[in-house]
Amino acid sequence: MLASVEARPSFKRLPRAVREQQMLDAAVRVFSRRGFHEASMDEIAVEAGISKPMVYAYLGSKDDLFRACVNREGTRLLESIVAAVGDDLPADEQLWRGLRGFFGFVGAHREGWAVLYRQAKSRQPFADDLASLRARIVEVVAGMLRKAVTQEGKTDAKDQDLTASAYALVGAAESIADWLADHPEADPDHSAARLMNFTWLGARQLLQGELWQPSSA
Amino acid sequence: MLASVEARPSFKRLPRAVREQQMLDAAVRVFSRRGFHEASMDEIAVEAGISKPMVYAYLGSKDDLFRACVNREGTRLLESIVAAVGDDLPADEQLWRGLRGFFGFVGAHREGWAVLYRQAKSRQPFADDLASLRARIVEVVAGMLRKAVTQEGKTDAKDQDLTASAYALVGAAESIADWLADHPEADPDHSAARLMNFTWLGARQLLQGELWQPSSA
Amino acid sequence: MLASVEARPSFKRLPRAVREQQMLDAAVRVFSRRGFHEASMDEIAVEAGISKPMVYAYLGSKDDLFRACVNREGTRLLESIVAAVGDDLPADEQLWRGLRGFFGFVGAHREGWAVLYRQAKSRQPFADDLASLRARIVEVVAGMLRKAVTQEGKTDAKDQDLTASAYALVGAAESIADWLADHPEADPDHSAARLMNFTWLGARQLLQGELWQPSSA
Amino acid sequence: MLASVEARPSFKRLPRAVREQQMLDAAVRVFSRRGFHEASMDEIAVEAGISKPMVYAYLGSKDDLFRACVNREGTRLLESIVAAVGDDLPADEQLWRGLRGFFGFVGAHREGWAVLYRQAKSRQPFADDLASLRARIVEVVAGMLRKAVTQEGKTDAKDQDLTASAYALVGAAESIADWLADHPEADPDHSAARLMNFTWLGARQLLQGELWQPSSA
DNA sequence: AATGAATGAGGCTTCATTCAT
DNA sequence: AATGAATGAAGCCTCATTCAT
Repeated sequence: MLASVEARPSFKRLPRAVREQQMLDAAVRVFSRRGFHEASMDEIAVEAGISKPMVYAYLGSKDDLFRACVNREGTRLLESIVAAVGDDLPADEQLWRGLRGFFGFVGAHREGWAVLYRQAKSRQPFADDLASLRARIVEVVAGMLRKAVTQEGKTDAKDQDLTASAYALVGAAESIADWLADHPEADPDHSAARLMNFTWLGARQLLQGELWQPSSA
Repeated sequence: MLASVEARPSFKRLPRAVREQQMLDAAVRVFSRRGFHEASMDEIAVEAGISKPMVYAYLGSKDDLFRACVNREGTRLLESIVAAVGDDLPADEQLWRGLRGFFGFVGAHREGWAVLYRQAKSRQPFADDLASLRARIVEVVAGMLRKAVTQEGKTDAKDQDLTASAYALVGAAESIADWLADHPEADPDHSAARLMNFTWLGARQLLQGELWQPSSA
Repeated sequence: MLASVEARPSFKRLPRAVREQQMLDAAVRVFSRRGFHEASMDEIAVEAGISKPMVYAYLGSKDDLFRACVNREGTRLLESIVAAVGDDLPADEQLWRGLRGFFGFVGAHREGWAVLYRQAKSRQPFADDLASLRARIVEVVAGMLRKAVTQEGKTDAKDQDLTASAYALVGAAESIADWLADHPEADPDHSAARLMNFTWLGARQLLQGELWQPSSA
Repeated sequence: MLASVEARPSFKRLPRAVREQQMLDAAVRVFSRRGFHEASMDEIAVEAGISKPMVYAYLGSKDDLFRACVNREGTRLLESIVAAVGDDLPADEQLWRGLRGFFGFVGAHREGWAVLYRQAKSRQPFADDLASLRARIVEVVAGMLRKAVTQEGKTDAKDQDLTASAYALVGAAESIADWLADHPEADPDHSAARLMNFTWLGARQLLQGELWQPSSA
């Protein structure tokens, strides 16, 4: 039966789509393990159980391949978050679920995502792909914050402030995710809870108009 | 007079100490511009206006050179923060000054520090140097938080919680610094103020025992 | 026919085994001509009519390559001697044939072996390979001497003396081979005869118990 | 007193002749330790306790320096042998003393000579210096053999045979010296005695017209 | 007399990428 | 559809040698 054929790691004559996924799986592993530059096309081909020319035939150059990895993983992450957030829940609940979704995904793809993410940030051609992913996530978060503000009755919050807050939150989350990726024993939910607390309370105060003021200059 | 001879921008036969700084300056620029692996020793030598063998003679291998960059910049950053914090001020004032010092430094060394920092995080041999720098910063921050707690009259805050909070704060700051390094038009002080607000209020609530609780499992 | 296509000296897309031998041939020539350190991988690649990366792909580093040369030539030499010696002949006849085999081989591979041999002696990692080859040759020679002693009726020759004599003989042969390799006009058989005479008579006397004694301290 | 000044390792303002000897001492050590190519002028300068430009000023290029080493050591060796041989002694006694002189010198300069000798043999420009040294030694040995023949009453020995025998003897001696240089625990006199026995008896037979003849073609 | 500063040249090695089968 | 064979280009590093003081 086909099912069993797909289940065992058959390396011959697979349809293109399947082969491509195998290659991407292998590429993600190798890029994560070594970093972009240290990863060699040779190693990726071996890891995929396929010859190098096939990799070039299917996925193109090393840059193309890496971008494909970033995009596939990025899409999965975004979907993971969106699915977790849900539609009709209170803002804090949504934020909480979103954070859990995010950290859960990173926790489950430690070796995959976080390292891959780190790579992409520093290499120019990929930074753009990443930036657009990030922008979409920020948008989602900003939406939640706007909803929260509305719930609290505040209506004059400036959009720019909301976006800035969302940006800070996402940045903090990424920073913690980075750390999470390096600490296999850490619990993603715990990270989510900590950030939730740390952020939510602060954000609420902030959105309620309370501000810390420097006493000097 | 000799003085004038020394004064004109002579590029030949400089004493070792001077050349080393020139090289480090050049290396920081190139590493920032290209990233560790994409940076070539050739380009660094050209940027420093000197031949490659001199770089090897004075600073050693590419790894050695990079580590020297990380250490020099890291030391400067730390000193920058410590100097800003001051000794006998209220905790919030100290935190505020520390953040301003931090973001001010990053803002002034945009191309230098943040990118260099990004590089070091991912390359194993340097990650250690970076981790120790970070640990020292976290310690400074935790000290401020402890002081804050004492001022607020709370005495039962667990040290572990303080460290965790400090860690999160530093992570958030780094994340924002990353963003700052990529946005030349952004104002460091503004970043400092935002994080100060965002964090201080939240931290205060947190330290006062208030916790956000998920309404569902 | 395909056969004719394969027969013409095509220099492209040869199977690995063939290319490896071509490379080894070239490497032996270049190492012989220049010595280990003065030989460049570039020159070897050119001599082999192939690009450098292929050399690395098939034979590894310069050290690996050199060791492969030493081993291939060493094996050939040993086989050459063993084949010449034969099994059931009087000891002197065997020694004679062995020497002819040895010098014949060296004479036929002048540029190859002897210089290569000189190189290997001085470079640490290869000296071991060489020492083991030499040990096997010494063993063969010692076996012949033992047989000779038995034929002469002497039964009390100490094994250690036999080995020492074999060592000296091999050393002398190597020394003459060295000279032979530098003198293209010299006749290998003549060298064999000279050493045979020089040694055999001396060895016989020695093994019969006759000793030269210094008349003074 | 000058004596004491010269005795302690003073590194300043020494007369040129002394400096040159210091440099040669250092160079011999380093060349022996590393081999010609692996020896760096830097290491030699450091070993000599002097700056590199001084080495170039006094002894010229690396090749010049190496040749100076070979010549100094070669001259010393030759003088050592000639002095040992003496003038009016029986031929066998002279040979014995010559061998003792040779192996004694090598034994006392293990690290110096033998390795240096090995180096010189393989590097073209120096091989000539070495060949001329060798020719002089061979001549000395041939002289002894001629004397021996005369003493034995044989007058028809061909000069070419004498030279050939002398060559073989010298070659064997060098071979053993090589081995000696690598075995610090070996006794030079023992080597001399072994070669003396092995050779003298054989040579005597040979010179008396006795020849080993192959029984087959 | 002596040296710290400086460099041109060259060697080993690796890799992304393509060709011919 | 698939791959073994092949290479141009580039990078790190070292060293003999010289210059300017």
